[in-house]
Amino acid sequence: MENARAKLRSAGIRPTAHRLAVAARLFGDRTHPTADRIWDGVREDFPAISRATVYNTLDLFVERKLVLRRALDSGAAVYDPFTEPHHHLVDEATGHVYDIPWGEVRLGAEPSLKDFDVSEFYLVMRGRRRAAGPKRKS
Amino acid sequence: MENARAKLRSAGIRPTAHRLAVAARLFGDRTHPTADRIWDGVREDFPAISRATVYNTLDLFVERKLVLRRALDSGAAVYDPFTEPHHHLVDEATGHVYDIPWGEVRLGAEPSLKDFDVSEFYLVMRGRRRAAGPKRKS
DNA sequence: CATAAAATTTAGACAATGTCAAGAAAAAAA
DNA sequence: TTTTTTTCTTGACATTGTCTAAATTTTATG
Repeated sequence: MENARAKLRSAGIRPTAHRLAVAARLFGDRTHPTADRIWDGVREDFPAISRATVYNTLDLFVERKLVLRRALDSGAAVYDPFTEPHHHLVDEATGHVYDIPWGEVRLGAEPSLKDFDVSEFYLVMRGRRRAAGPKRKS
Repeated sequence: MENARAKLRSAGIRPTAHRLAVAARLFGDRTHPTADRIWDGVREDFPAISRATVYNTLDLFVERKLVLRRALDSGAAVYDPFTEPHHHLVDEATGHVYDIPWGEVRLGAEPSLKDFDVSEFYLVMRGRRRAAGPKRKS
């Protein structure tokens, strides 16, 4: 993915080979991988890359908002290259995490609290796939 | 606390001394403690209680819906004895977790998804304590 | 270019969190 | 009581994440 290089640069990140390898693995991966899973993937191309480098790189990507990091009860945090605001649903049967587009849930209004300025919010849902009906692309 | 015993029994949990000790620590603690923090607390009364027992007991309490378990990006899962549906807000400055009563956020409707039966949902918000009084129209 | 400075990467130790299995102890049932 | 079931413990292990100091690479400077 050659525009990974452009993405990194426009985020002010120097596109080193390792960072590009992490980006290539993560951008476009909508399976909500954990950090160690990403590490496993990157090592197929860069067998010598260290765990710390992958963790550092992911932290950097999150800080620069190239990916989202979410903790969804599954033990390890997961990374999501889909950075538009969206919700998540955890399948109670399989543990699979689904992205739920923002528009698919009708929220009456943005949360407005008396004592806090809310900078970000999202729904975490738990549920089960409906028996019948059309299949959702995973 | 003597009604902890009743709570356990009505949940079908035999009220052993260890379980009562965990319950005494956790019920009424609205600070969102982690499992290890609860373990630390319980050991003040039962210095010999093992870590596994506390983890097992917490899992049991969660399964029987006596407490909620939430992962809020902070590394460790936290436990919340307030089991009515409610949201959470993480203070970006301090990491402190606040309970946000359900009624304090107006949601237009329950999330209704085409492909899933949603059994549970809640908001995770991130924000900062407001400096002065309320500024926004509700 | 040569050298210095800065940024990146590494290894590996360490910490924190969570899980598991096998046996001991306690409680309940027979 | 004896037997059976449940609970609890120990301690090892796995997973997840952080950190530091040194090595390497890249960039900046003379």
